[in-house]
Amino acid sequence: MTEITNNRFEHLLDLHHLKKTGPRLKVLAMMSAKNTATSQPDLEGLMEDVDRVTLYRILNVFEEKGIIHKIFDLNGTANYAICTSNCQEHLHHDEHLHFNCIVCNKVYCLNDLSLPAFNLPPGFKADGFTLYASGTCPQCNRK
Amino acid sequence: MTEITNNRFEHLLDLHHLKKTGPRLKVLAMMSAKNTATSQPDLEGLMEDVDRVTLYRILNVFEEKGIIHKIFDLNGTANYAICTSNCQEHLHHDEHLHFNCIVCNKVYCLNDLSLPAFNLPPGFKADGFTLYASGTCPQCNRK
DNA sequence: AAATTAAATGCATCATAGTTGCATTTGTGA
DNA sequence: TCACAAATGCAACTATGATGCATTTAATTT
Repeated sequence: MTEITNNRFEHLLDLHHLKKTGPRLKVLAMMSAKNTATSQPDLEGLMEDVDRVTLYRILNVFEEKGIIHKIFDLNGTANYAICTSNCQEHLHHDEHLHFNCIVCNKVYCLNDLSLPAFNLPPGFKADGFTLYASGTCPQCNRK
Repeated sequence: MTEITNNRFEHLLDLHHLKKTGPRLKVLAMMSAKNTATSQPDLEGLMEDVDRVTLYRILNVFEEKGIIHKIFDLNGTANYAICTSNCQEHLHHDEHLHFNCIVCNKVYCLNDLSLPAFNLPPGFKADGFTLYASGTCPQCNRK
């Protein structure tokens, strides 16, 4: 099983002409193990053996290549999640809902919810949308 | 005219039981002079005579009191805009569209556009929404 | 299988954003 | 105008993020 997912990540790196290195595979493993986006501080804590700068650089190339996307939470902290589909280099399509829990601060990517249509004022040309919601998540509501 | 707007700001501070000080009135003047949100770095540059820490504290109380609201741009930089209406202490209603130009990086608050309705997955309880769009603004399109 | 090379990592260093504690100043109400 | 709370300024600190350069490592070639 670990082998299958590992192969999946290696394939992903191949696809984008990136070397299959330990730190990169580890980032992908960490992020895919969670059902929410991972904050930069969390990632940094999870990857103690990897240099801080290396982590930043990995996150940057992954974002450029369209492997992950970046979401800022209510505190302005960077969070990262693996793109589900149709993201290309320098062109992200994360037009779904990002839900930020005000209790546990987790960021959920609700990919199933596509955005409703709406019009922009004249003169504005948009090429990307994201809807943010804040409130309490299922886990925190239960208590 | 300057006197009228100055009175308006003083009234605003009175309303929220905040002392009418120079730095606070200056922040309000700076922000209201623009039709876009103002970034923290810009504000810092505009208020050279005011201490950096004081600026942070002013922005924080203003946000708590519902006088301004904070928007993060595509780079995760904090931007601030004066709330148009119905914002109360600790309860912001900035449920409008924030447009971030990818050329000039300006953040526009398009207050006239209210959000279309949509449903959340079961378990999620939302109390705030914001729609972000990125693209090119009227000014940058003209060129 | 060993050598080569470009890419990736690690380290030192720097810049900016934001916070906290404390002394000093200033606005406001008595 | 006096007194006091509130606000500002200053020093110091933490965290995030970027850059330059030396070293290591993955992939390619022989």
